[in-house]
Amino acid sequence: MSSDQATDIQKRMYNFIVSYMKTEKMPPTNREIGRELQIASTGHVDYHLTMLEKKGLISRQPKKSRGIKLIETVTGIPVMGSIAAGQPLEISNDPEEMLDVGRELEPDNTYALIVKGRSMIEDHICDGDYVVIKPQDTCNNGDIVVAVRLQEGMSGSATLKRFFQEKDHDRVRLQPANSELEPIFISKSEWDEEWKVQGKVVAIFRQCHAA
Amino acid sequence: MSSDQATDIQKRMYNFIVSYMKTEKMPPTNREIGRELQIASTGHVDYHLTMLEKKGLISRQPKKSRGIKLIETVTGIPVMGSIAAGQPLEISNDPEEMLDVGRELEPDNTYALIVKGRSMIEDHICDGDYVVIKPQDTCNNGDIVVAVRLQEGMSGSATLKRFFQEKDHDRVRLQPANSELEPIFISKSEWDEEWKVQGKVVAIFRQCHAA
DNA sequence: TATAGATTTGAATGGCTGTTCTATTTTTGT
DNA sequence: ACAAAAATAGAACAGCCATTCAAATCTATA
Repeated sequence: MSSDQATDIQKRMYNFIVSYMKTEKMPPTNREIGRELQIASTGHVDYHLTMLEKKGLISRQPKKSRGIKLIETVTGIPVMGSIAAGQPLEISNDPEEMLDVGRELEPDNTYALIVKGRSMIEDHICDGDYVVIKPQDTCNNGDIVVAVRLQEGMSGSATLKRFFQEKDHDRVRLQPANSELEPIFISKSEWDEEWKVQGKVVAIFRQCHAA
Repeated sequence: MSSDQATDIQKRMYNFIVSYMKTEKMPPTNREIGRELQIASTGHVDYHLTMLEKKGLISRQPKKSRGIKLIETVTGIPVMGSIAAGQPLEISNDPEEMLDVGRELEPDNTYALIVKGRSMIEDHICDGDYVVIKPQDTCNNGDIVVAVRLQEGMSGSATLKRFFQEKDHDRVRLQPANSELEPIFISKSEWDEEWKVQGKVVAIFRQCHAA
C-alpha cells in the first residue's frame, strides 16, 4: 500500500505526471498519459491511476478533467541531525524536519545539519545555524567539510571542519575555526583507510529569533 | 497593454485563477470561472480570458481543457540593494535580483539586503551575507534593525544596527557589532522626528563560494 | 443625443475527457 | 503446469470543454 509497491509502469506514470506538472503547470489528461507511455487504451490508464491512488501517491477528483492531484510531499531539504566539532554526529536516518532554503539548493541531494557549539565560530558559523551540505567525496583545500571517521560496525562519527591537505607533512589537517580548539592531524595512510569526506558546506542559514 | 488596464472583472477573474490554482493545483475551466464570478455565458468568460491574455497576465493553450497558464512570476524575495554600518544604503527601487530563501519567509513583504563590510561581524554577520528583512515600524531592545534617517528631499540613509532604547538616558542607542566602531546615540526627540525603523532582521543567509 | 466600442447573453458545435464494460493476454504464485 | 491475479486492448457513452456566432445591452464620448 505504499510507493514501494508501485509497478514499473506506475512509477513511470507517476514520474510523467510530476514532470508534466512541472512544465505545464497542470495535470495531464488520461489520454496524454497514455500517449506518453504508449498505452493504447484509456481504460488502461485509468486502471493504473486507480492503483496509484490506492497506493497513496495521487488523489483524483472524479469526473473532472485533469483531475489528478499529487499527494503533498514536503518541500525543502532534510535536516539530518546536528553536528559539532568533536562529539559524534547525531544522525537520524529519517530527517527530523525539513528546511526550506529555496529551490536552488534542493538538487544534488543536499541536506542540512544543525551546528552545535562554537567550533566554527571564527568562520562565523554559530550555535544553532543550519549548514547546507552538498554530498561529495572530494574537496579542495580550505573547504568546510563534514569529515567522517569510519568505525567498524558503528555508524561512524563526523565532524565539521576546514580541510587542508599538507603535502610537505604528508598528512591531512582538520582545522576548527576556534582558537581554543586544536586541529586534528591525520597521516595520509590513516586518512585513506579510516576517513571519508561526506560533503561540503555550500550555504549557511540562520533564523533570528525574537530577542 | 499591461496589468494596470485590466478591468475590475478581469482582475477578479485573474485573482480567482490564482487562488484556484493554489488550492486545486490546476487551472479552472472556463465554466468554473463563470460560476464563481456569476457570469452566465461561457463565451463571456472566454472573452475576458482573451483580454487577460492580450494584457499579458496569462497565456492559453488553445483547445486544451483548463488551458490557462499564469505568466511566470519570479519567485523568492527581492534583493533591494546593499547596506553597511555608516554609508548610505544603496537602495534601488526595482530589485537587482531575487533571492530564493524558501516559502516560509516570503510573506510579509520581506526583502533582502546584501551586507557590506564588517560592522556586524561580532554578531557573525559577514561581508556579503544576505540579511532577510521583515518590514515593521516597531522593534524590541536588542533587535537587529534597518534604521533610516529621514532627510528632506533625499531618499534617506540607512544603517544596520542593534536597537536599544535607553530609558535612563532618554535616548536611543544604535549599536554596531564591531568593537572598532562606536555606537550612535540619538536623543528621544531627534529619534521621533528624524528616524524610523524600517524593518528587522529575521534571517541570515550565506552562500559559500568555492575556495 | 447619436454612435462606436465594450460588455453580456444564449445557443450551438465538435472535439475531449473520465469512466465503464467486456474480452484477451501476460505475469505471478503454487 | 495450473489457476489466480494483474495488465492491456478496444469500443462505447454521457457529460464536459473551449470556442464561435449572432444578437442584445451597456458606456463613454464627441
